[in-house]
Amino acid sequence: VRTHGGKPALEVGPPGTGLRHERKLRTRAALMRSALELLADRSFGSLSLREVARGAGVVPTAFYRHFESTEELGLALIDESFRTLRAMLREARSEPVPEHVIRRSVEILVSHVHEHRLHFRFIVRERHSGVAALRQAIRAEIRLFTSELATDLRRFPQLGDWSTDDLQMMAGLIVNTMVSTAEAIVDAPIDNPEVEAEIVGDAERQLTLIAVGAAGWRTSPGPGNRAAS
Amino acid sequence: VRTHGGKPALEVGPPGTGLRHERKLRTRAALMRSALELLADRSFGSLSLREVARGAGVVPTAFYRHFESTEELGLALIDESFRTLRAMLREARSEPVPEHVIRRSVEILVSHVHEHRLHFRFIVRERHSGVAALRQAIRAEIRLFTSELATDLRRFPQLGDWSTDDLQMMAGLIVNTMVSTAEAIVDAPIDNPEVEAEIVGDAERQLTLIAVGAAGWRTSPGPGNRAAS
DNA sequence: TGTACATCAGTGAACGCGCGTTCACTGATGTAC
DNA sequence: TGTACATCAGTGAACGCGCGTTCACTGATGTAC
Repeated sequence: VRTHGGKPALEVGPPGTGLRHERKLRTRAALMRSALELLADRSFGSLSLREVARGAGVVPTAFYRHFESTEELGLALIDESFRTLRAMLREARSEPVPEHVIRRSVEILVSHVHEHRLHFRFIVRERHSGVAALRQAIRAEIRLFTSELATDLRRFPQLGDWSTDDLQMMAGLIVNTMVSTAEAIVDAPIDNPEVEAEIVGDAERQLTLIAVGAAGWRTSPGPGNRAAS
Repeated sequence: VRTHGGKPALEVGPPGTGLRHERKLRTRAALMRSALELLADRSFGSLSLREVARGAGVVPTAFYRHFESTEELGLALIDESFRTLRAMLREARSEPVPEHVIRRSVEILVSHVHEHRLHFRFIVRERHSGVAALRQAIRAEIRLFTSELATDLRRFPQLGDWSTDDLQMMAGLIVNTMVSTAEAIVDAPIDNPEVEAEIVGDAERQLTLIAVGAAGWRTSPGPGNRAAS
């Protein structure tokens, strides 16, 4: 390599521009899309590199230009999926009318599941299944959501004086309910408004039941036995 | 075949006895055990017939003497697992002291998860993952549990006048919470009493919160808006 | 701007391997008499 | 009880196939001057 004195030799275009790089990104996206579509009715552990490449219209060895292994692709899919989920939560959080918070939250969940069905299906599938690295990544993200929700809950006047522990417990219950709802919608037959309306109705009433429980917490179950009757 | 007049020709031992049949059952059990152990850290979709046979100490072709396919073995595993679960529920139901019903139910769940960890892991893994036939079989069983729980709930004096719909909704919330608890225990590191105590404590408090909500249902949230505030 | 060289995304042949499934078989167990 | 035959759980060889991974390559794009 010849260097020319102090010349910084930085005529180089910033990485991330240029025709070649742009095409590479497009192929990478095609690989991820291909995997996501194959995962619609299979688990990640049964996915093969060759299938994914085939689905992306690329030769198997080209896969290695983008990912070191299928596991790395799986982690990239988790990142992508949770970017979607975080956008969803931001939207849910911006809703300022407390009386509608339950109805609105479920509505937002449902519309996001519809818009990103493959992402949700992937997450739901891999949450307990197969590859340990994916499972742990997903669990960490969901735990993060739960903590954020606990923080949000504290802003409700009724819950202002709750212990952090109790808020985490309640947030866990809400997240479980939301996750189960998402699972139900993802597993439900596509475009069946009746089944879906029932799922949505159940979710809303379950969350309402939880809210009612929260209102009565510490006072209703009687003194001294608020942790497990 | 020579038949001898009206002679019933039934010196045949009843099927299910005899040395040969008994050995066959033992091999079948070994195949199921082998599969269950392999599934401890993998999903069913990635299981191979040859692995299962190897684990059972038998040649691959012997597999076909017992199951037509790995899917059939999967369904047999689901049957076996839910036989365990039903025994658990029967035990939980026989507990006659209503004040302890939550603590006792969680205790029973935890001890059964410990005793049948592989069964629970298998069910949790396959509930959303991979093979459609297994997924549907598991979903049907869980739906059955929910309905049975709804029936049981009606016996509580406070819930006697609830609509079937509301009881189903509440049962769904309880089952979700129990399933999430089982998932958490199955995923938790083995023999870590602190982590487990936290999971158990959360579950008990979540169920208590639900019970408190049920006590305030219809009355607490105010007239006319009990379905989703 | 034009030329010579470097980079690198995608190619295609080749490999050894474990897979599911078929088939004819073996020999212990079961049954008929 | 003893003998001859039937059953059938488990065997072992063989097949064609898709897999992950290696390697040397090609040719369009990018860079230096």
